[in-house]
Amino acid sequence: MPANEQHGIPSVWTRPRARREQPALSREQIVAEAVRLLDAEGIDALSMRKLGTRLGAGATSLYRHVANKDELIELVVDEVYGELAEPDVARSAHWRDVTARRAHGLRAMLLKHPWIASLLGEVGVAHLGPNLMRLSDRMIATFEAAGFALSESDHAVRTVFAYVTGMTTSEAAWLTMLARSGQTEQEWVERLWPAAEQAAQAYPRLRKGYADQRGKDPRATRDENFAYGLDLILDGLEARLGQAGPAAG
Amino acid sequence: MPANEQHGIPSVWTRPRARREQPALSREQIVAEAVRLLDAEGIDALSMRKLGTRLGAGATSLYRHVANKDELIELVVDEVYGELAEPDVARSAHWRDVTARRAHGLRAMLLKHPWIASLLGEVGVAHLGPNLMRLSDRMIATFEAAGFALSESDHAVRTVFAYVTGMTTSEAAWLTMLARSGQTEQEWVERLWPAAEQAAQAYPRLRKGYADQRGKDPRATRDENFAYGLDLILDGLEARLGQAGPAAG
DNA sequence: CGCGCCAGCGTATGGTGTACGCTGAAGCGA
DNA sequence: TCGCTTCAGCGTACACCATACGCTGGCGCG
Repeated sequence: MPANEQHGIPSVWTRPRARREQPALSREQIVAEAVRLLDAEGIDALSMRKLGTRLGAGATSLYRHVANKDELIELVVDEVYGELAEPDVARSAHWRDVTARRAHGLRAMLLKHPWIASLLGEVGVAHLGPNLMRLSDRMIATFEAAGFALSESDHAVRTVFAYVTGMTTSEAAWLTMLARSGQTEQEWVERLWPAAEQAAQAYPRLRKGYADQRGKDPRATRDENFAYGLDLILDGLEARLGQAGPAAG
Repeated sequence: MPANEQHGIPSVWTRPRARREQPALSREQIVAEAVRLLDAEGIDALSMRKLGTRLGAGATSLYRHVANKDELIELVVDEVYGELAEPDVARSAHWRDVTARRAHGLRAMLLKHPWIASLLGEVGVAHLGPNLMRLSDRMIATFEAAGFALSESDHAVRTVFAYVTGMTTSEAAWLTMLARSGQTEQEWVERLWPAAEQAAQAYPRLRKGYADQRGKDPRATRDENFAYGLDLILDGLEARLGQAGPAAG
């Protein structure tokens, strides 16, 4: 390979191949691609090498924009929190409706990205991520407007959050396992049936519970389940509101 | 190194070193040691090599007793569920007290083994693990005895479980980060203060919340927090009990 | 006594996160 | 316009990971 420049030959080969045409690499781009990768292939597929390749870059190039993998994960988690839309206030501005819609939205988001089940335990409350902070603020605002004290609003937000993430993490883990196995929810339940019945042998209550669920649509059961606990919490909050401050909205 | 046997020299060296004096390896032993390792060094330190070494065995020997690392994790999770003691019925047999004590016990266990925060998202409800099944059964029994229908008892158990795991996962993640940093909760809060205030700049409610918490003992705050949400849920349940079936003790 | 079984081992493979030092283009002051 | 600094991205290297596979040698049973 001669140094073509010295010969002055004007050709594609001599020109120093204009800088990467795609505007290089940016933190936003990396995070967005990571989310796509996670959605497509799940948590185990997220490696710096694979992510780099997808971005047309080497693995270690990513480290210019992200301190390490853990930091990338923090960013990814906050990124998906950013997807949450504000509830449509026109539909109803009652604190209870607004909170319920937010909870359902959060659940839907978590189930859309089931891999975060595995990440929430490492990141906790996604420390100080801007999107999560915005969401917290909005939720607190809703409670304060309804008449809760600030400190109680804070408690309320944490409770709702804990419930939604706890319930949904478990759902997401279940769905992830299903996805890995390539079976439908219904198929899996049928296949697991003998084992489950065996395992529950000593516990008639559990066995009956399984049996009652047998015919039903598993997805509907999960929805119903989630709604039950959420209602419970909202009922509890409503009761507190009645007994303390002057209720609003 | 000559093959001593050929010379018939009777010595410690010729004798084929009596089988491993420790009774070899068993699934129970492996799981127990894994829990110790996790408690001592955290989730990142759990590798088959390290675990094998601690047991005086090679890494791959473990695979005789455990299909793969994921299976080991399922076993480990169920193992710690097994630590939960039944609440002392003598103290009070009221369903609400019993449930509250179970919830606090579960939280204490999860905080004692903060690494499970990272595992719950992968295992979901620790499918069919015997210890978890026993616990579920007991909890359902408590609700049924109190007058809830079976299906509602099931919902109630799931709700309490989701709340406790959700809230505690977040606490555990926080504590794990603290442990990694080697600082106390108080120190960390102080050091993080400017960043937190900065991040909350646009959200006066959050800023005020932080400020209100500033002087308090963080641990006490977490306890209080947990208790609030739990009470909320129990209130909700109590209300349902009143409006439906005939309430029992 | 002899044989089959099987727990545990050694080795090997293909992955991982990330430290380090190089290259070459871009931007900027003279 | 030149020349220097800065810095994005790369290639290589290291230590470690889970785990497949085939061997070995001791134990228990016939």
